[in-house]
This record gives sequence, structure tokens and C-alpha cells, in this order.
Amino acid sequence: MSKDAIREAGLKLTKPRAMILEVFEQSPEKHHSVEDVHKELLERGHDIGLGTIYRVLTQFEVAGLVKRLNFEGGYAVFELKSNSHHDHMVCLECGRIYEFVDSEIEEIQERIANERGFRLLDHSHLMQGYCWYCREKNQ
Amino acid sequence: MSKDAIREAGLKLTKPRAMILEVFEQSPEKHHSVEDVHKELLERGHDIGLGTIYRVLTQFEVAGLVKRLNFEGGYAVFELKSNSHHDHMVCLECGRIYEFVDSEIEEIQERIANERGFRLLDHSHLMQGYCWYCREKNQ
DNA sequence: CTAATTGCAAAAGCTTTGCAGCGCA
DNA sequence: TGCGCTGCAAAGCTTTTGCAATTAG
Repeated sequence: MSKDAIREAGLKLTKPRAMILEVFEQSPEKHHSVEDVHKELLERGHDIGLGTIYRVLTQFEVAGLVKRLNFEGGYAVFELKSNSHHDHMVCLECGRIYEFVDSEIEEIQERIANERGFRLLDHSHLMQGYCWYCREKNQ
Repeated sequence: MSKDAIREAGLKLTKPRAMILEVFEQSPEKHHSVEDVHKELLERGHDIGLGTIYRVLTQFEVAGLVKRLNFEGGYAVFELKSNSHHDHMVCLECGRIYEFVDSEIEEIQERIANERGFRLLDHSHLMQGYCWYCREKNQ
């Protein structure tokens, strides 16, 4: 259970932390900015300070519960850290975020890093364009 | 010549714009934050306002003269837009930025986008880790 | 009970913007 | 000369932080 994960991270199981995690687990959306989380919590009747959300999400990130994504736009977006790695495609028109994985790309990446003596720890691969729903509007 | 490019972009060839472009053309470093450019210009004896540098680099970006890179860190980095596309590896220890290209990855990307009905316009592929010079320090 | 956590508000970065004066064409 | 450009400083955003009050264990 996810609440155990909070404790296992050495964090106290507080109301704010539990509710923030719930937003990620219960919302149909997978990706949330801090603002998103804040609004969602307000709609659920929980007025949690922005500062707390920033702090908690950073703690969750360190604990490996969530992943911070730095798309353009000047603000961070978080997603629940699933066990399966994936990369992202973002629609420049509607903002929808799609996920993709390709083992071949992952392998080539590793190979390139190795060839250069680079110890690969992480990567972010983002494709930007227009999704199926928005293509027509932009030809 | 690069100064023509400024004019071709419909921009007046002013001192600030010419000097900012020079920093990119003459510096051994390929990647510069706005702060970098500002300091470099100061060292060359040109005190150009930060606001101007932000404005000019944005205009250069629109004109296709430079590319804005959004690595993590909360600030943008710019590079001269060469004719050859490439992606980046950044060392988490020393901050050095390396470039790489792989045609196979590019192809697979296209294929994935097509399969999903996604019109691919751009992408950013960033590998993070420790470079050859810094590996030892971090095992 | 005690240390961890939250709320609030202030402050810190990076970036944008308004406006008066300056400079290129 | 006229419009575009720059400088300066103010303001905008996202994110961080200090501190007193609150709460989990």
C-alpha cells in the first residue's frame, strides 16, 4: 500500500502527505504540476499550503515515489514513479502528455554513453508536436 | 556572414545584438546561459542590460539563429543553431555538456510518432550522468 | 513529550515588461 | 527624422525558506 511507502521513506504519515499522494493515485490524469495538485486538493476540500506541496513532492521525489519532469514552460510536472520506465510526447496544442518506450532506443543510448566513457544515470527524452486530435487544426 | 543573419531576421544591426552573437561565435564554449553571456560581455568591456540579452536571445531564437535548451536547473541555456541536429549529455558533477547524434534513434523516433498519429516537430533528448573526467570521484 | 511537519508570508531566482531616452537606417 | 532598440527598474512566476504553531508516534 502506498501509505506504507511514505513511512518506509522515513516520513511521518501526515494528512497533507497522504492527500497529495491520493491525488496522484486517484486522478485520471497522470501528470500534475504543483498548481494542479493544489487546485485538486482545494476541490476536495483540503486547503494545503503551496509551500507544503513543494516540500512534500520534493521529499517524495527523493524517496523515489514520484518523478519530476522538467518540460518547458517554466514549471515542473510530477508523475507517480511506476516501475516501468517511459519517455514522453507532449502536444504543443492541447498539452496532452503521451508516454512511450522503445527498448532499442534505450540500448543505443547505453551504447553511446559507454563509448564516450559516460556513466549514464538518467535521461529525459521528450518529443514535441501535434497529437492526433490536434493535427488537423495545424495541418 | 552572421551579421547578415541579424538583418535577414528583420532586426536592426545594433551593437548589443552584434556583440551577443559574437560571444556565441568566438567563445570556445558552445552553450551559454544569459548570465554567462552577460559576464562574458562585461569581461569584454560591454555592459549590456540583462533585459536586453533576454530579449535579443528570444529574437534570435525566433529567427532561428540560436536554440534554447531547457536543461534542469531553472534557467535556459542557448547554443548557436548549427545546421546539424544533435542531442546532449550533461555531466551532473562538472556541468560539462557533450553532444551526440544517432541516426537510428532519430529514425525510431519518427516511426514511433507516426505510429501514434503524432506530428513530430521537435524533440529534446538529454542524457544525465558522470562524464569521463568525473566518474572516478563518484565511483 | 519531542522531533518532525505544516502554514504563512517573506524572499529568492530567473525572466518579462513598461517606459523614457537613444541610435540605426 | 522616425521607428526600433536599449537601459533601468519594477513586476511576474515558480520555487524555496524561516519561524512559530501544530501534530504524529
